[in-house]
Amino acid sequence: MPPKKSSSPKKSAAPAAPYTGKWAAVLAPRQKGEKRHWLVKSEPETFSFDDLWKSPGRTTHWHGVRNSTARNFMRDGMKKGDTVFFYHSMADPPQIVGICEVVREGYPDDSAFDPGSDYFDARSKRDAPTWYMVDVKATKRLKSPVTLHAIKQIPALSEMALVRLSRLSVSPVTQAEWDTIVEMSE
DNA sequence: GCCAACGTTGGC
DNA sequence: GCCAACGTTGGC
Repeated sequence: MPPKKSSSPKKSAAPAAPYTGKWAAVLAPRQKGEKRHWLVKSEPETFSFDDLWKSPGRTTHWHGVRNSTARNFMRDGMKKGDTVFFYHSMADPPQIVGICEVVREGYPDDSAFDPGSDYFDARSKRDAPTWYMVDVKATKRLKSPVTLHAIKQIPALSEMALVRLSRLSVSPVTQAEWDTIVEMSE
């Protein structure tokens, strides 16, 4: 359903400034059929790749992200069919353990509307959601997980968002980075 | 609009 | 447990 017409200018939940700088390209319009790549982090004690693998349809809602840059990647960047590395943070060792696919594009994170949820955020309204999520489906467990340590050894991966924006729970991965890491995992 | 204080992430 | 790197908040 298209948004209701309003007499007042539409107030967007997005930050006023468009996301600029190095990562703006990953939110830019795409060529038809272009696929992009991402990385999501999860603490295995909270939700591991195995947990996802055992979930119905090997699929989950990537809810609870409360950082606006990560939100923008989910709301505006991630498209159906994009591939996603699943990274274990706060793990020993921290590493990429699996591959997922985006199966549903950005939609409002309803955990923000639930006062009973750990992720409740009173500022997020149903008619103007602050927070978004995507659905991802696990497609492959890496034969050999790729550790953060190993990634840091590779000059070609030194500009990875995972390394540069180290606290972001959702980040873009370039085609070259994707290929390099997939190769390392085989 | 500045910036100090505070909170969170996450590697080590 | 420590602390660096940031994002957010709020006083002014």
